[in-house]
Amino acid sequence: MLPASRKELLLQRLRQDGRLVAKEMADELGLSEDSIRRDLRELDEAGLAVRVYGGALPASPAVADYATRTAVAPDSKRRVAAAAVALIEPGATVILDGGTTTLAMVAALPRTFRGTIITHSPTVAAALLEHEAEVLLIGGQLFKHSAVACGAAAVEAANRISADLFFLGVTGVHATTGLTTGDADEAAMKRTLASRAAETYVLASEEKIGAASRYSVLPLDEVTGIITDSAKNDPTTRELAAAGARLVHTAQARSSKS
Amino acid sequence: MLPASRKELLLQRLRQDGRLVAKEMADELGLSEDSIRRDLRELDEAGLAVRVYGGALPASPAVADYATRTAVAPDSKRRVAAAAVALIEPGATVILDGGTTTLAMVAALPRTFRGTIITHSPTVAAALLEHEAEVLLIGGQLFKHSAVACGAAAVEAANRISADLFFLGVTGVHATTGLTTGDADEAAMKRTLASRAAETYVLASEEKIGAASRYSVLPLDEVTGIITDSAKNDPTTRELAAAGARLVHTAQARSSKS
DNA sequence: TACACTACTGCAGAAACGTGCAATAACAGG
DNA sequence: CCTGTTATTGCACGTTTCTGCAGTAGTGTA
Repeated sequence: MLPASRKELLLQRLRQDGRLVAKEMADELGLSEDSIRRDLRELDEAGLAVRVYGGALPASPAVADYATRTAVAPDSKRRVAAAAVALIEPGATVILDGGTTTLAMVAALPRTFRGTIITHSPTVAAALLEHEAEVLLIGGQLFKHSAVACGAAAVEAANRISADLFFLGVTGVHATTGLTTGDADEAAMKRTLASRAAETYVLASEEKIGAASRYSVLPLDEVTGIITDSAKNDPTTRELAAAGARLVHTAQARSSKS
Repeated sequence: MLPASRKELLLQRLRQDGRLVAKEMADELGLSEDSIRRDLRELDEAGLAVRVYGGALPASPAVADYATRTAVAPDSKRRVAAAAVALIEPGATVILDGGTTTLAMVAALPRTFRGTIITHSPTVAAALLEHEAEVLLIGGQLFKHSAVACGAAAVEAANRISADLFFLGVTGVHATTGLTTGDADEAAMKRTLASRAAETYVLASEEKIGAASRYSVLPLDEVTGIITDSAKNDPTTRELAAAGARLVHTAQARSSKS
């Protein structure tokens, strides 16, 4: 019995019976309870099951959404999100910008992450309800176009917090115009958030590389790194590097996690 | 029987029978009353049941997992939501509490409503993205169970705004205990919001009438009205009216009901 | 008040858990 | 073919959790 297919069997048994006793499974499969427990631990960390004393129970129905959500995001966004999540230390305080890539980050973030997430996006906050992490919501005028709180009140609220990391979403990453977005107020908000974190990483899925929008957020060299999916020897990528951007490349051929 | 699923069974039995006797459950499950009592104690602490001498009673039905609550939008909630929306004047500034009934209000609100909606619930804010109304988000520590921002920062932010109307969600509306909810911080937040609006209406779908939770929000007579679905000649309803509650009945509330 | 019943506390045994370690097997590279 | 590395597994140890019991305190009723 391969370890991978054994986990599959455990999940199937969970769906079938609605519960799973570690000792029973150990007897049935002819291996020690330790191995079963290790599997259950990983399934729990992956959010696919809930471990309880004596065995495990199926994860909440919400997990189904979780699976679909992760599947929906384009590969590029998923890879960028995964690379970004990998930068988060346990217990860290992290600011998440709004946008689809940050939503993909929430999907990629382990449910058991015990840290603080600060966000001005109600969508991101709502997605984090299923996680254990502490969530701090920054209020303010809601900008419908990008679904984030902006404006003076939001900037003021943001100025009271500080964090280890900020994951910045932009609409354009360009060698000459730098990091840009489509709204002036939003750009100001992003700058404020960047100033509140020790390190700022840009989430730059492929469609953003080489693009530019109307309002400048920051120069390329004022962020800690730009997480991108693009090839290292791509001309545009090299232009960015030459312009002072510190690029963080995703592991495109990364094997599946569990 | 896993200890974790045993608690689930107890909750199910509570929902089914409306009561639970420790001794009976001990006999039925073949374990000591001590274990049952220990479970009930934890369920009580978690706010999922109310312990009484000899066993336990269900907590206010409104107290359940947020996920399960969102799944069902019973007719009662829809009627209450529709009645609430009818109270909103064009161009008004409205504070919306968190919860499923306020979400139903968003669904019932015309997309073309041109006013301002203030909320401390990221879920409500996200639902309003498709509307034309201006949205002001109140930030703060996110309280996972009911998906709203609470705490000192949220109260402070709330104190800077003022509105025409506040639609208050509670988990219990009871003649003697008044308006109650399951968390102390949340109760404080609700009081603050109520103080910022000229008029406060309570959204009381049927399962909340006659129920009580641990923390008091406001007395019955300190709100402008309680929007309810229950029958006018229902004994519980009359008790509420006698206790000073100004009841606003929905269109579908009939005089004879179970 | 007296009585029966229920609840809480502390305790001890049993079962389950987590961690570190060692043995084994599969695999890559020289 | 040999060697170093990695993944997997079982075992031993100490720790935590669950459970029932005994004793004591509290509650409801007559």
